[in-house]
Amino acid sequence: MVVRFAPSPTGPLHIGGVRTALYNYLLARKHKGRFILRIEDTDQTRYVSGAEEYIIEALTWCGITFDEGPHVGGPHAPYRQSERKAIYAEYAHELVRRGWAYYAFDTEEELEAMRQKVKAAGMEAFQYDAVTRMYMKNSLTLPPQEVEERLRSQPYVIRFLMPRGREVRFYDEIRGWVSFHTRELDDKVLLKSDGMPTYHLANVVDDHLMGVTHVIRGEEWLPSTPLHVLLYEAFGWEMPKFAHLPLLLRPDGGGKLSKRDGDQLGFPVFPLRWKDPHTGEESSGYRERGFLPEGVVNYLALLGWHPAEDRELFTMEELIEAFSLERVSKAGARFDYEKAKWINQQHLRRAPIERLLPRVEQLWRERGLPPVSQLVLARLIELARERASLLPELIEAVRFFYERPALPLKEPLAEKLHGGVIALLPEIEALFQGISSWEAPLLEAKLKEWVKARGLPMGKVLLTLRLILTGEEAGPSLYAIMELLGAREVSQRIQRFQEVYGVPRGV
RNA sequence: GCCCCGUUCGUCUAGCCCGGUCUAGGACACCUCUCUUUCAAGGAGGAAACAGGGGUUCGAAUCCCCUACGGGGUACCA
Repeated sequence: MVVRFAPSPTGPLHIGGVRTALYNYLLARKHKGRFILRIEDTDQTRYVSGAEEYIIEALTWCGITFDEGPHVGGPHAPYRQSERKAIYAEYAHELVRRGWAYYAFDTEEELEAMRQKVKAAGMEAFQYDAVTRMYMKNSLTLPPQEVEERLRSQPYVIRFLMPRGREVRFYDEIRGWVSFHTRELDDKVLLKSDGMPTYHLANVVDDHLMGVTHVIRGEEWLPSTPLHVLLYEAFGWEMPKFAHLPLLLRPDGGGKLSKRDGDQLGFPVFPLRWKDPHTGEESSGYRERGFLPEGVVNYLALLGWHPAEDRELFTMEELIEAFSLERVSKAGARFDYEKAKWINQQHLRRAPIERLLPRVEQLWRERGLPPVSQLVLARLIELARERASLLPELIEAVRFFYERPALPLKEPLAEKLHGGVIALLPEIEALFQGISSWEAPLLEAKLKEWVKARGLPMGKVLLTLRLILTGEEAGPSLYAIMELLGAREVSQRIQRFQEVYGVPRGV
């Protein structure tokens, strides 16, 4: 099995593209096949610098790797279509020789004028097809000498000669048999006047030359598949299998997810942050939001595919094992950011600390927080991961560690302080000072014993202490917090509180 | 407009190919309870769907047709 992912470098890859790449990758790995990256940069007007690098970086981050591609080389190089220009021109001319294509000389303006004319006449949209081509300027209508003359002196395109009266049927691995009548199809341009091929030609030629056996792409290509089928026939090449993936839809149901949606939807549509080189506009990415690549991959896999068993949590290895085209659904899937976060949370809780450490360390540095040892950071992560879905939440959850409470406490919080506990603060301090070792279980035992002896309400005591030590009313276990803070810091925070609240020191 | 694809809880989906086992299963989100010093997490439970209409059949979410709705395509863009 040979599959390929063939993005166009017109900007950052969006999340739907990542899913298409993922499905191709999973299949290639499952069947021990080859996976090719091909850059379809045939539209020079839409080329965006940095896009190719972005695509590779994004997929690498996701753990999607290629066997062949512009970045790794391979037996079918080059892998950028702009560098294969001559190949396509040759095949296009061959099609003309074999009677499957023809030269057309109509200018942009002439075509536009024709469209207007047809529209004005109240007819349906103009199509360059079996009937209209006879009224246009092309090698079918012009005398041979004039064609020769024009070929030498002016720009031209090569158009596919769509056969008349044929039903084109093909089997889609996801949808079953699909058929189109050639009557509905037009004479698509195969080779543009700048000598570059259009998608249709380049795609078919390259898939053939690169030995691609399965074309797995988005559903937006379904309507042009009959043209591709006919191209394989015209060249006399064996056809690959086709599978058209359901589209990723916007959560509000307003069409397919597109690059232009940027952050408008309230969540990123790109895997990595992207800064547009022309407009300077920035779009956020899943990586920067604090997603784990395994979380993104896992969620994306589930959008349009369902395993045989009712399971939702997968590693890449498990996806490779479980994935199959037969279980890909036909209908478009709406993107659900909440669920994406939940999946990420599950991976966050399962990830080995060593995987989390570097990224949390980086965030820690970026925020300019005081340096901590890896050991301490690991413990903080352990404490925080139970209540976080995204990486930055890990740091929010241990704010107590790097930030002393703002005193005096703000009103809704201050009300929750228990006067009785405050009065006894010196006793609590003394209790902690006499402790043999500063560890959570011992702290817990000591405090509980004291609270019991004093006959105080446990909940009130702990909440008050939590407010004094962290300035927050919710968070990780208070004993763990105290242990991490250390005896000195705990004592200092208690004393500072007493100073601010005017409680006399000493008993 | 025309062509193509699709349509099960709010969302992702199982079931559909090979009709009865479906009083339609799971998950996210939501609600209740529980655990707990708190927030989470966990546990238990709840509410929530076969787009509509015709067929076929003893029997249809499952097969056929129509309609509606959604999506895609209709470029010298991919």
